[in-house]
Amino acid sequence: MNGIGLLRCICDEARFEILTMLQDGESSVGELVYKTGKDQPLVSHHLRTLKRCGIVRSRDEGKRVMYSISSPQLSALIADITAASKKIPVLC
Amino acid sequence: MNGIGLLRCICDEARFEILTMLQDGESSVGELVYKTGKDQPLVSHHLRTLKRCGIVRSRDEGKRVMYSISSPQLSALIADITAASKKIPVLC
DNA sequence: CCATCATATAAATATTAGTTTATATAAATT
DNA sequence: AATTTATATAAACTAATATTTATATGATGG
Repeated sequence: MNGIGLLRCICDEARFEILTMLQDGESSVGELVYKTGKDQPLVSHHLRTLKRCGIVRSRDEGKRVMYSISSPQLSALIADITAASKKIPVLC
Repeated sequence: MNGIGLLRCICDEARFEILTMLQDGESSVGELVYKTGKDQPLVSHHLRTLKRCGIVRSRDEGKRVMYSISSPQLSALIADITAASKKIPVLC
């Protein structure tokens, strides 16, 4: 809605990790579960949260569901944030 | 630390509001209390959180304490996020 | 059609984080 | 020195959010 909503959704550690992985291209839930090492229901839950916000979209492929970042602008924003936070020394 | 810390600190509604106000220049606690309409201890608490993360800095001026955003890069990041989230249609 | 694999959903629980309330400190003004 | 003004801190409370556990759905292959 007013900008913070987007941030709030991105700023969770698990979701940010998922989004970083999706920056490399679309991915199935199973792949994300494997890469993150987190429980499958938890990953699915976070994906649902991201989807509800319109940050990711999904596409059925057989029994798999492929997720990807829903717009290049969002992809750019995530990249920006990652880059910025590497440059800026933060204590938290 | 790894980027999310910064985000997590920024993404709170009250803190984002404070940061947006500090984008216009440094401000005393009282002024922020007045502008936000929030309780003084709450504003102080959020300022402490922001300071702990290195996002804002403070300067004593008599009995006032003036707060400001600690670096132009952070200021730019906040502006970027604000601008981006206005362009990107989000549902949350 | 039964078993299996992939994903989703829901309820229960745990954790984190924000807010309020009360009080303390510290500078300035009388 | 006492009072007022500005800010900070700490404890108690509340609310939001993440995680776990258990189970359901739905597609595919035998």
